[in-house]
Amino acid sequence: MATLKDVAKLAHCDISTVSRALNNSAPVHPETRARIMAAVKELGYKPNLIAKSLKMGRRNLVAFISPTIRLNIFSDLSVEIQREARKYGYQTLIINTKADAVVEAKALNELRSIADGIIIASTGQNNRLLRDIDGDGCAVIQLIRKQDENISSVISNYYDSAKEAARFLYKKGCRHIGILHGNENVKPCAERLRGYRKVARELHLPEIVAGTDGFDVPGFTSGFDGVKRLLAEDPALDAVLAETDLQGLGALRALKELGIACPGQVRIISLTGFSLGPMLETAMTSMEMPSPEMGRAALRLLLDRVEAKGKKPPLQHVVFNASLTERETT
Amino acid sequence: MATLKDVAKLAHCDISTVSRALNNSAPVHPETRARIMAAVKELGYKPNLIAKSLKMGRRNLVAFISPTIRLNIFSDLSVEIQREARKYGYQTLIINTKADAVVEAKALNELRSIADGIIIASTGQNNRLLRDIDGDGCAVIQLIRKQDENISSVISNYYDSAKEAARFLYKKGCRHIGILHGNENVKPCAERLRGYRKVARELHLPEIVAGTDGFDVPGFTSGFDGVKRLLAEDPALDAVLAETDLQGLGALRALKELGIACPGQVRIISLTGFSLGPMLETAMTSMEMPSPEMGRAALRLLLDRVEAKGKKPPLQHVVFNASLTERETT
DNA sequence: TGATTTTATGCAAACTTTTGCATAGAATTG
DNA sequence: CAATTCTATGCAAAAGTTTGCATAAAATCA
Repeated sequence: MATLKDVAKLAHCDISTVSRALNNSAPVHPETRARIMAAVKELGYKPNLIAKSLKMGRRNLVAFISPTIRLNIFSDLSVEIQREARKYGYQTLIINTKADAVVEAKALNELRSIADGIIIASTGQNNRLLRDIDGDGCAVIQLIRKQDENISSVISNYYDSAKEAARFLYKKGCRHIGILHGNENVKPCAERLRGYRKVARELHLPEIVAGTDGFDVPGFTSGFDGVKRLLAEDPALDAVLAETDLQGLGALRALKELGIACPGQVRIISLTGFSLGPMLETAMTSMEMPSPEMGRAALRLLLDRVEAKGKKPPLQHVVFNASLTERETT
Repeated sequence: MATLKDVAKLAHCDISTVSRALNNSAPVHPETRARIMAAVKELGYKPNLIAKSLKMGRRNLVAFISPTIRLNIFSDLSVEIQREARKYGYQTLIINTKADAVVEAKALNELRSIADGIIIASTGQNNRLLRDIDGDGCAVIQLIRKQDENISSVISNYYDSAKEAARFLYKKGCRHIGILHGNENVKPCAERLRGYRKVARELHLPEIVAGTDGFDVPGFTSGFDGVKRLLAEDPALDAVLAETDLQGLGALRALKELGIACPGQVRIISLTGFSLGPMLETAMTSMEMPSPEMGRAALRLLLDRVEAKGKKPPLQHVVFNASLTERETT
């Protein structure tokens, strides 16, 4: 790879002049500029972004850390974050931790010195490290999961969403509504369960809960197995709240195999809709959060912090409302 | 962020000694080492990987460029590549181009100076640039799509896969087999069409082809619309070859809405199976390529080249065989 | 014990940029 | 026309590492 030095030599001038010519950071004689450009072309010079980063203290790189990327809203979000980041001239490192706190910590420690900022849907088990990093030159924003109050976040109203979904099912006539519950340590899950319980108490409904621990991220299998446990607990089950479209799909398959009709006998709502839901054979009724806006919002918040080096902007917690989109599973 | 210098000062020694202590690159007195470690801990020193990269000329960063990441085999692949890369101490930049050659070119030009190597499922429109980069210190491996013979690749046997799938349908009794064809410039698509045509001629079947151009990557909509065009062309259609599970799903939905039974009236095979297929309500019969192995193979090939700086290993073209997994759509 | 090797450390260069300072000539001002 | 401003360029420092060379003390060898 050709360097500034090579270009300078070929163009008979100093490397500083070349740098200025290329960055337009100071006037440079048209003639010199022409010689420089010719040299650049001839040598195929491309600036070394690593060196630039080192000098500038800015790397034009952000990271998005999430537990998974496959068949999940995180995949939609990562696409959006990357697209938006690109607009502002940033590359995006998309990291999957498989919900493993150790992997997460390792990634964070590496990233803190190579990224300008990090957007994270965290396991909640590295809060201290996150605050540390956030206070130390590498901005951090929480997305989807607000696991720590001291770090800015962009989330949705999980508690209200769960309530809305449960009430919707009630209005449809369901009286035995079950919920597939994920990891208690993950805030959105906990909030949804809380919302569900609130409604159940208000409407005097039985609380039918199936934990789906042991799964990194609520997925197909957790829904497939979970719905069977719900049925075991209450054979009169007539509705299911799933964490995500994929978990809902798992439930759908299980019901089908058991010969239980959906929505005929059991209705399903996913509390986290993403691109998969509307495509399914039996399209999934979902609580849809505005994920593109949320991804963009998180990125903007992040860049605000990154680019306001020094005086860091105040903590911000942004909440987007999800809305129910009825499809075929209800 | 604390630097080597800070640590050195606190530990009363030279930065070179600190560097050696931390990297075990030369013997250092136990007492000194202890002082250094104490200082490191006290200051919370983390090495600046940017500076390290600059010095070492190695960045421990690879990139995977693909047209999409959402609901596609590329998502499975990226997960695998990232996992494997992490094992060897590399971060992975996952880039989506939306099948836009301009975005691709831009990404490539940025990446060439910040990544050690690039794995790409390319649009086929930047072959020259790819060869350029490959010859210039940043290794390139093609994955899934071998668009250029002069760059090493890891692919599957698309031609034979299509033939196998078509013959399978024939054995099932299908005589009006249609194919959803993608972009002619994308090698795997072209190969599959070739395979399909071969079989059609051999077995004296009508060739029913629906192009799905205008779609970045064959997706739900292309399948949804495409199957209608197939039906328009031959109302006796009794089987469909889809590019991917997602496209197959689109076809499935369209058929359902038209009141056409699958597999009863029309059977579907996806020629690119990924994690979605087996989860669908009507699980998709797919040609499954060993994507984890393929991802790993691509990464290994890449690192072979990266780490053998200087004498670059010979061109390699690896082909993995896909195998038919029958599920419910046939 | 004198010669040689090994251990432990420091100095300074190098990697590739950007940029503040300095300088010299050209252009502008009053 | 003298004083000032502007243009164009070079020098050298800086960013945070790693590493070859040099050196001195300690350990090993014969």
